[in-house]
Amino acid sequence: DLDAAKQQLEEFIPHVRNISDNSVRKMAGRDLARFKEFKKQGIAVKFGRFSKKENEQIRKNVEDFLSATGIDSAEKLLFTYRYPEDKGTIHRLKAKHLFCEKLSEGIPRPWRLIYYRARKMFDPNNYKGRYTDEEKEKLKKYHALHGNDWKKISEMMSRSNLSVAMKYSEIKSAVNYGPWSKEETRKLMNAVEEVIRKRLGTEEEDSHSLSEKSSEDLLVDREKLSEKLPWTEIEAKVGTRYWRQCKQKWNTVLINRLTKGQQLFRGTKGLQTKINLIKRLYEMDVEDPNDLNWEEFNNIIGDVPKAYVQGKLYKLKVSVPFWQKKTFS
DNA sequence: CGAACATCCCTGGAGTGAAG
DNA sequence: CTTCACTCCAGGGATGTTCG
Repeated sequence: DLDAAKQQLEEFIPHVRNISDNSVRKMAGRDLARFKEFKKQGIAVKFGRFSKKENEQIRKNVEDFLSATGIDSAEKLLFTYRYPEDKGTIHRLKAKHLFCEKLSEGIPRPWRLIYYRARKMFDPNNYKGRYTDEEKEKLKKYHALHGNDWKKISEMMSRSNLSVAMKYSEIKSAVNYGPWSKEETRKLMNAVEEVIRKRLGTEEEDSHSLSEKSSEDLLVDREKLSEKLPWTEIEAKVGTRYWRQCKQKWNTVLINRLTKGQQLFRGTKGLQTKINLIKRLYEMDVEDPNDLNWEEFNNIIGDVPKAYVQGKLYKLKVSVPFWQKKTFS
């Protein structure tokens, strides 16, 4: 019946064949019935970032559950282990009032993702802004003491465990900051070329020495230049920078190459570009910024990387007064 | 004021372990 | 074995800051 489950799920989760048997079993038990119910109502299973509407729905579901059970805070509900004295009671209430079902009500996504999202939203240790230098030192010290026990460290730092784990991976080894040297940039470009070659399965690396690699014998689709690159591998090859720095630098290199001399965002041409962006946005008629389909912005500015369009659109967005208080539509 | 750089948050995949 | 609760990782995207 694992195969039967896969077959039924495939309709809702097209990539289900790539998911491990364990996860499929879980989804079959927990989500299949929900997905079918949504389908009856003509609602498709959703992926990608949660929209404002969905976040509101989660808030409502949590509030409803709290008032139904009398549990007095979302933190107690979602981080039960922080309240050892109430643990037994809360677990019983969760089971009795069908926590899983209620939490995911009205949201056409796999249960696990809704649960995970809710925990982030209601974790008082989350969304705490930038780390101070003292915090970074503390984090290093705690990691030296407790290793990868992120749960423990997160309690000690009053930051979410995801946040501390991520921050640590960023600061664990000393990296350079500030402008990239010519040498670093060259290393980065070599690294990217290497991984793309490897991916394409070209055996040329054996026959060509590094120095005689020329760019004209490698033609790849534009998307392959910036998407799904193995950044941790590239980080290792560059050696002096963190992978996110590498990703960003690569994007600026790519943008400069692809827009060379076009002055896309200056002068009257710049104004026209902005107008085009706004027009396209208007035509797309999306309710939520998280529902934007970046592919549809292709060729609005010119033949530029996705990251360029994303950056420009962001700048436009924040140039609207009080943009944070306004709805997208 | 835009480009470059820094650093935050999010997604979706996989995995674990306890309890029944 | 199933269900519930929790965790980690790799990569993508958003937002803040600095500088020429």
